[in-house]
Amino acid sequence: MAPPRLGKLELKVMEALWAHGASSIREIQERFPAKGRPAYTTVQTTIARLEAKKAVGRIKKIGGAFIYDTLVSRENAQSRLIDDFLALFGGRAQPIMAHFVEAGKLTLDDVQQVERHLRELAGDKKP
Amino acid sequence: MAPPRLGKLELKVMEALWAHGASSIREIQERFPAKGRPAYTTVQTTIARLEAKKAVGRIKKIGGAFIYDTLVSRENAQSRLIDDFLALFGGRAQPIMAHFVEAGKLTLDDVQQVERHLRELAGDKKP
DNA sequence: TTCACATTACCACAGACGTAGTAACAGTTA
DNA sequence: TAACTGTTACTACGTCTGTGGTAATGTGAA
Repeated sequence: MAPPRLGKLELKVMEALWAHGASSIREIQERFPAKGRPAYTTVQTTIARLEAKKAVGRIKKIGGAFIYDTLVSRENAQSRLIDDFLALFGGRAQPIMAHFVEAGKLTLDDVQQVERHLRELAGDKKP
Repeated sequence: MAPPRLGKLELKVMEALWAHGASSIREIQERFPAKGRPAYTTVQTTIARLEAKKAVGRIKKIGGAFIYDTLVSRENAQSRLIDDFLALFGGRAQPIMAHFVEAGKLTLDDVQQVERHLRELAGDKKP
């Protein structure tokens, strides 16, 4: 099953769960930086939507509160995000890389690391 | 002025203009692959919204029809797109690169090209 | 000049998301 | 047990975007 598409806030909520593990809504909400923190009920609604998308699930109940955890891995969720994005560029990653360089988002180190990564994968065929 | 945020269809319309130059709505519409081609009025609405965003403008009128052209460059529009996207990853490009490699979207050539690009930029300081 | 047709102008609607309020309910405590 | 507090459940609303219909209008042809 393809990982669901996630909105910006939805992603932040997922991030909170990936980073800290199963949590209650209150815990998730309080993890947002005080400035600009969404209302409790906003997080609640977001969780409900993530539930509908099978992105999170209720793990257990503590006191009156449900504890939620992610049902999709960060990797899978990000894949979906990246693939959707890539599609906007006709599936070509090169121009995106170029932009990153231009914008100073990639260092030479970063690129060399990617290159090593690439050689490893290629090398897997005949080691 | 920051380039406007563009939706998927909006981007495709822009693409049609970047690729073929100033065009009428009819021309833009007919450039979509027959299969899945949006209705004429859909393109019309999209153009109207792009106009509101100052992404395109009316260049002239031929017969009864307006001719539109882009007001932002492909580079600028794509920058906006990429920056927004990057923000979802906390501004770090490296994990995105890694995904591209993993998904086979980047060849060794691509990466080496980027690396050259990067060296050029760095070299500009003391050639 | 008149009429048909393309084009514009305007409107409507649905789905996704961010945002949040209110009501109902359950758990703890005095 | 009765009140208080936190949590859930439900509802609402605005914006953005994709989608397309209908009415009005302007242009060129007959």
